[in-house]
Amino acid sequence: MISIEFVCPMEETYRPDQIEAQAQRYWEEQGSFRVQEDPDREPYYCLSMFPYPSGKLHMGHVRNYTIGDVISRYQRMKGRNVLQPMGWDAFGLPAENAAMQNKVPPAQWTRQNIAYMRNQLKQLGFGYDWSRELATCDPEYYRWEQWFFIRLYRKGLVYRKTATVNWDPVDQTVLANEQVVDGKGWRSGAPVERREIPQWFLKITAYADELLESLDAMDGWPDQVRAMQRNWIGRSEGVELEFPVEGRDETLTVYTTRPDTLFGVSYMGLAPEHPLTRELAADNPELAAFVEECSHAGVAEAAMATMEKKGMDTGLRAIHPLTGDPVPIWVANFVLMEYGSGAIMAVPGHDQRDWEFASKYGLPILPVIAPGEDQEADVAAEAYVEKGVLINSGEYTGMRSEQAFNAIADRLEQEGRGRRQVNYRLRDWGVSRQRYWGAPIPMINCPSCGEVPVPDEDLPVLLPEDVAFDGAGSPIKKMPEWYRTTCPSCGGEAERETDTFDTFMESSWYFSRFASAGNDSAMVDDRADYWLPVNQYIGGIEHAILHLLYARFYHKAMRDQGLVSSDEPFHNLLTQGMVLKDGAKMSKSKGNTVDPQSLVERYGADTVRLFTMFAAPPDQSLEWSDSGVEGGYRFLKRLWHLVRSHVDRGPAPVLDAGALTPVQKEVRRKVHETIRKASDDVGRRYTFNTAIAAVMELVNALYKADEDQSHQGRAVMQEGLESAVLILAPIVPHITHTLWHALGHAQAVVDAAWPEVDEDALVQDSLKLVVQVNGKLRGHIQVPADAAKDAIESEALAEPNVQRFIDGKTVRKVIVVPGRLVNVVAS
RNA sequence: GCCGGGAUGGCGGAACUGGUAGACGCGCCGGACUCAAAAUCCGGUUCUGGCGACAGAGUGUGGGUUCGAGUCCCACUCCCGGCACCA
Repeated sequence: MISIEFVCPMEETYRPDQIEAQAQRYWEEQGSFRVQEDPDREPYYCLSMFPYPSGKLHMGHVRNYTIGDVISRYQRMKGRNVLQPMGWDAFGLPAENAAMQNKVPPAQWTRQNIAYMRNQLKQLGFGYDWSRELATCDPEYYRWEQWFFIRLYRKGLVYRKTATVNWDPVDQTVLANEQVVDGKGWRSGAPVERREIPQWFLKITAYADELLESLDAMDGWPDQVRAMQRNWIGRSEGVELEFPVEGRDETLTVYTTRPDTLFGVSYMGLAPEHPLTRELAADNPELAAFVEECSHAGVAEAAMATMEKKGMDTGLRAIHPLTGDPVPIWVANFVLMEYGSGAIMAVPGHDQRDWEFASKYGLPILPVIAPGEDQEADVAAEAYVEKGVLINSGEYTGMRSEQAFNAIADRLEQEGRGRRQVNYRLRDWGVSRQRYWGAPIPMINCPSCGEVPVPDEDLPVLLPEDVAFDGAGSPIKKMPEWYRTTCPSCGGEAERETDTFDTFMESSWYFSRFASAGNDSAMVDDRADYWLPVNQYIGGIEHAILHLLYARFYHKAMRDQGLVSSDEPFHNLLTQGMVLKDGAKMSKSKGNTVDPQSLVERYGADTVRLFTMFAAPPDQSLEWSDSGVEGGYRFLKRLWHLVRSHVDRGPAPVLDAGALTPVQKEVRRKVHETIRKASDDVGRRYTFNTAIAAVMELVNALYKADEDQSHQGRAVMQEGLESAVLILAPIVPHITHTLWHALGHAQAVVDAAWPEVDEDALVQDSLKLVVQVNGKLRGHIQVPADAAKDAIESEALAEPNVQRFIDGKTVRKVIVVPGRLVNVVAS
């Protein structure tokens, strides 16, 4: 039923600048997006990954936030109490770089950027609850992070150990991996060195099992992301065993997932930083030189994995735990000190990396696994890495790998020389950064008491913001007035930790803080449990592992502290693809960026939103196209003119579905087909591009129906236009705000309900079926919707073109797929 | 190197559960309107052959399963994301 409440005159031309300002003013004045916890309403928490305030929005942001806004506005139309917050991931390296370049303190630069970008977000019409806005560089935010770190410390989930960093010997500073270019410091150009320094770690590995197991039930996440996280955690079952070192009172502990290949060990590998390596290098200049050479490699895993494998024989030998044979001990540059024990047993016959190393240095390659019984093991060209049947393995020869795994593990355990062990590839989370622009780590180093947490009443440990920044090290490391303090425990002289937190710390819990906005006496409160877990989280695929894994861990740690009650923070995850221009990721260095600001000024926010939603489904990469934007603008103008020509003729009559002509019925069927498709595309599939395409088809059909000025023709038009406007409302909220009023509604479209499908409008009396002969399309037939299979078959066989192709052949089979096609198999 | 993903007309993409390949948009071609142009509207547009009805080929490459494969399986090529201090 259509009821006309009032008629709102429309401008002749579509003027986005005017109507967008109007709609935004309306939302602001009405407080449309300010939400409150209401136990009687179903909450929906829609969250887009908050941005780093780099200066101005880029297209990746626009895409991300449009997706989030479309989902939020759709859920609101479906009656949910929607929270969509926004804030700023405000600490990080770029502010320090900008500070050096422009001589502006990082805090000032960051806050200017936030002000500018907030305004841009408002111009794009995103429906955020700005009353919950936060910036992670605000002490009111990071004080709770410091507070929580101390809780974790007291629980034994924080510890200190040395870890490797990139050291720039000229700038005398630690470099991020990003700042190492071809093994050299980006500013100084000096070859980077590996250096070991003490750092703080969070014991994420204590949650490894839970982080892994929960993934199975997280069906709101893409399989792709879950697979990446599973591999990252890398649970493996293996054996830890000891190799005594010949002539020394010490053993090398190694971990292997393949104890069945133990008889194939032909050498041992030691990390260059291994204590035994260091000891030997002390009086072996050649080895010392090799270790020194290794210290110039980067610390990134990719660099480690692609570098040339090199090694050096130490001259020492280990004793094989089963055969008693001596095995040479080598130092190898690809053995990582930070992973496992820093030593490996090498089985070149059955591990490709060991094989390459052995081939290079002429070490024996012993086959000990054959693919099957009575089969040869060929390890001449490459390692055989599959499981199989043991050969050349003493009493274990002839066993299957699985059987041998257990037999050998049992024996090592009985003899006390090894034990079964579950291992993880996941390493503990190093949270120390030797940088200025981050949250200070709230610890104090006392010469007599050691490490002492800052007492709660002294939080936050404030980061001084008025600093001169020259890039050669963090300013707070040179401010004794800041780091000199007294020990909370003994009252003696002590020093503050001058390292700051990894910025992943801030982004690991901001979503909980949005739900408890403004609380100055607690990190989070009851409101968090009303909103959490986040119903829909949206962000770039590049965050698939680190950010999302850290946030999951942090959330579980907060749960165990009694702060939240959910096990996982993000129920559904949408990972959006990149925005490309000319096939490459947009970047300043490539000079292929598109500035959203100038596009908004030229076409309006709706056009920019429409194009980014139309050009590709959210999880695929999006190729930018200026003429595609133009096309989006053209469509909005087309919609505007159709609505205008309709409303100019006055209010539409009431629809009487029983009184329609066949043509009107067909138009109305299109209207409800569109509602059905768009509801599925927007509500379930998140393929906004196909929903928009469906509305474009509808608008094209309505243009053709515009000649029909009969009463029922106009009533169908009214229904069609209202449906198009409602479906588009989440995507282009400004133009639909105006059009909805123009179509006679007093209520704003932002508060309207999503349209419903009228099933009766979808009914068809006859269907068009495809007819194939041997799988090739040969014709079409029109059959009654309730036609029997036999009738369809004979109709299909009678089709003239089908006759041509089965002439002289025998029909072997006729396959009828109801409602779709008929395939005649003839030969 | 390891892990994950992708490849469809001139371009972005559609085809959701194995059932009409190319929806929708861009671009291009033609027409209408106009003194003219822009804007707008209407029509055409995978390639090859044919006036046409139609026919043949066709979804990165090579094989396979099936009545039927863009979709499933095997092997490969190229491109993209992540690899723990970019965020």
